[in-house]
Amino acid sequence: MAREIAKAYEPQRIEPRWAEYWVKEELFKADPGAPGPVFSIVIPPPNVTGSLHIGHMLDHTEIDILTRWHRMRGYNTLYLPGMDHAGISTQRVVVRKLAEEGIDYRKLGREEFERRVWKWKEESGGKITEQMRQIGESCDWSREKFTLSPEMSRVVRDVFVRLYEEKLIYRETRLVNWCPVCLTVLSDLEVVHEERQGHLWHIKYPVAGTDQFVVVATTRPETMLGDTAVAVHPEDERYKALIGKKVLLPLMKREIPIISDEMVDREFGTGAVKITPAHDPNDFEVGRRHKLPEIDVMTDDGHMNSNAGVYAGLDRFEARKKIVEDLKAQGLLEKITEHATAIGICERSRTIVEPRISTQWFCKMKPLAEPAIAAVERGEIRMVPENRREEYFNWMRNIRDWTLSRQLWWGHRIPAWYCGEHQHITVAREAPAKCATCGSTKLAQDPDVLDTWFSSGLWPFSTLGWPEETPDFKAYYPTSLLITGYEILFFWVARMIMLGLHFTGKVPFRAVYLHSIVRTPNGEKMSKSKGTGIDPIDVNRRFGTDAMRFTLAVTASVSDVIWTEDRIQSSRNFANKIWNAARFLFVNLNKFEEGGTKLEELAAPEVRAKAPYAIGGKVPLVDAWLFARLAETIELVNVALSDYRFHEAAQGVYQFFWGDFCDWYIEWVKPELQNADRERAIVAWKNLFAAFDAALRLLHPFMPFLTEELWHQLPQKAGAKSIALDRFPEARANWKNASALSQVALIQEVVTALRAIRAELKLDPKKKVTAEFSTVDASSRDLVQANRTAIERFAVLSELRIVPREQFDAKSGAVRSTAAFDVRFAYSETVDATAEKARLKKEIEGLQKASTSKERQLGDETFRSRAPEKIIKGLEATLAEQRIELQKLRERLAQLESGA
RNA sequence: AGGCCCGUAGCUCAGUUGGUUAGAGCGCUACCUUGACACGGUAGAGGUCUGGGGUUCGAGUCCCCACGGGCCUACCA
Repeated sequence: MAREIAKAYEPQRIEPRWAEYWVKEELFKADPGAPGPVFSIVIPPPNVTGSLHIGHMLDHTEIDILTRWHRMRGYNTLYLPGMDHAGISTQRVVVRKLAEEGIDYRKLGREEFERRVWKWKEESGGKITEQMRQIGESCDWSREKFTLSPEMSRVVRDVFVRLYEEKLIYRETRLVNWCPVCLTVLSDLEVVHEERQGHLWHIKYPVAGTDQFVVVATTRPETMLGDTAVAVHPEDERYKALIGKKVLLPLMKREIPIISDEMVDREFGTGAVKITPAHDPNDFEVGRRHKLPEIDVMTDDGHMNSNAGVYAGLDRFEARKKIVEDLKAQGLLEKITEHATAIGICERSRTIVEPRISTQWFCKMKPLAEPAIAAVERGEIRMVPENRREEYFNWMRNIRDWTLSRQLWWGHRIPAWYCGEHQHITVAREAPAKCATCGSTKLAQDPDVLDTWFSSGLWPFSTLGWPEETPDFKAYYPTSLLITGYEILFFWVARMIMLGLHFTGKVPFRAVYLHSIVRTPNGEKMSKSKGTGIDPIDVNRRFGTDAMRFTLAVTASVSDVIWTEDRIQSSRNFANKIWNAARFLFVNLNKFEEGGTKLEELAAPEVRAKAPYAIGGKVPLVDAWLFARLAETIELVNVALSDYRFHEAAQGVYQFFWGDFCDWYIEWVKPELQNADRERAIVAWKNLFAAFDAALRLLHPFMPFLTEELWHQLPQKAGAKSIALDRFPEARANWKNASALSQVALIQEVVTALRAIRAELKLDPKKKVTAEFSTVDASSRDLVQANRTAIERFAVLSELRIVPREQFDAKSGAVRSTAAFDVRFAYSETVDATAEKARLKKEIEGLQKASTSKERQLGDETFRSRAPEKIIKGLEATLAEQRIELQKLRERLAQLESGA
């Protein structure tokens, strides 16, 4: 069979085929009854409105690497995909879309609107899951979930009712964060604080019945229309006499009291503060303490309302301007100062959040937080990187109640009904027929929906069938791991821990790996609106999904990642390198097969399983070495991945495949593959294929497409469907071989030394010359002797003469020395003496410095008495080597300087 | 205001309990279109680890201070 392999790696030609195959064959369908240890992971559900961005790509790459790695190591593996209904975003998207069609969603009515959103969801939602299939994530698509599906909704209602019955959910009127654009209340987390340069307006409030003023300072003059008091500190001598008197609220001509409250900071501003209970959290508290009226002066969309007198109808910022002008005109504006303040912004609409009095549903968090803190403290959940624990603890210990309700139509409707007679509240899993308190049948359901994060908070168990003890729940809960970005530690991770512990009594996952953010080359956050984001699908198309995955793996780290295209080029090059290594194997195999050998004979699974093969009872050195390196790399990858050090694992595979397998191994065995002695050639082929196959499996979690494609070119067991279901290579005991490692290292040093001389001599790369090798170590000599032909080929020599030390002429020609050996080219044209002298001097200087510091250390009695034996021995050995090398280099330099 | 992180080669980053001349990728220099691969090969140049102080036989690694950059939490009008 002649195999056709394209000259260059073309991901576009192989990826779609396998992506489709993996989904169609349902290769990654989990079986809760399957044997083996369990590895389960649920996806951080992406927004149904979204499309895949680089953050998902990183997240999903890490998840998929670990999933594939576990699966290949025989774990009963589940990677559960799904989507989030994303209340605010989705509603915004559909509202905008309707507006474009000239439809006001409010006129449609709730039911029709919801119908439209579902329709939109079916048609255009879930682009991400399509993209996930495209990039070959090894999910179990049969278990895909959606946070707003009927089955998820049932769990949400159940949980809500339980928490209500436990008095952990309650309804209350208080000051909340209101977004005048989204027209809904927001939780504290949805308000982002941004430092902005603003002003402090100093306003004079006339004291009633006098010609005095009290000056108050405010950052938001428009709220003064709702002032119901002025507060001063009770101990403040400046204002003591005024306490209990009244001021005339400018512009409103309303008398309000001067009160005293400990909360006033005498140092700030003027020491007198206007109190607007309906528009400021602090003032709200003061207002409640002093039973002050709460006057709301704004509408829900950020305009001034009828309580705002002549300003009614103005937008809040226009009102501010107008008010300042009017105050100035009346001579009541004392001064304006610059003032930096952290302002609350709605993270969705980017508008300034308005504190507003409102009746909402809340969840009491303290009782939920305590066990969640303890679980992390006790290490029941491992948090990586560990320093995020502090952030978690800090937030959890100061946690505040969670505003659950949202004034939206898209989401889980709050399962609470109010009776028309007395406004009694009935909270139930299903719509009740009558009021639970008075039996009235005039019931109306709460129009609001729940915060999207409330349903996401149940995700690890709701998706597995809880509250039923389903086989999935029993097998896969607690999940093994959660991988997500640190930016949703509070939004999501903390809440899952709290709700998971509360409802299942178990942690929702045993570990959390919080990855970094991918930033632009300038170090900024990528932003769709600024156009600084990159589209991973587009990059995948250009470089290959495998290259993208590899790049993300190799750059993944605790700190944020800067995206540059250099990296992905290098990953693409790596893929191409592997592709071409495969090409070498198969193209050459075609020639070999002409002699009658079948691929089956060289590379059948059972043949590969027994590698490395020996010749005359001995495994050839280079094969022993390669398998030893393979074993080392496998161990490195296993250790690194179990600690989420993706970059280390990826780098290890890269180094092995490119540096060891391609650069040395393939080059070394090339002649053997063509060896006239067919038995020898067959052994070489068998070892080569076995190593290649193992290396493919090692690489598979990182580059699934490329490895799947090439794996299928090798003979596989009957019925074998995918490399993804094959075994991850194991570092077998008989592969480990320390002496092969050190022997090949020595040969590599010899070759490198010879090549370096060639380069200095600027020899024609094809010109074969004679070289000499000398050593005082008998085993090194034998080793070089035994591998002479390989060295000759690597260094393009006509002959490598092995000469006894005493016959080695270091006085002429070009010489390179290490402590262990010397090599020399008996070449008439000498090296550029000036350059060589400079090189020697530099080398001597470095060695000199290193050896002197060792001598000093070793001469120090304190060091000798305190340092571990191992360190001392190591230092002594290195020093001895350095002294020999130093001596050789000095001799050489002396010759050059004295000589010609 | 409190807390956290970072500052290592021209660029982007590794560097696991402190221990032997500090690593990678990209870029750079020289040579090479050699039958797997120019998305390549070979050989090289290039950091003393932001600065200062301390602990230690020994510090890129631990502690303190300063400078520079980033992030999170927080109701200072």
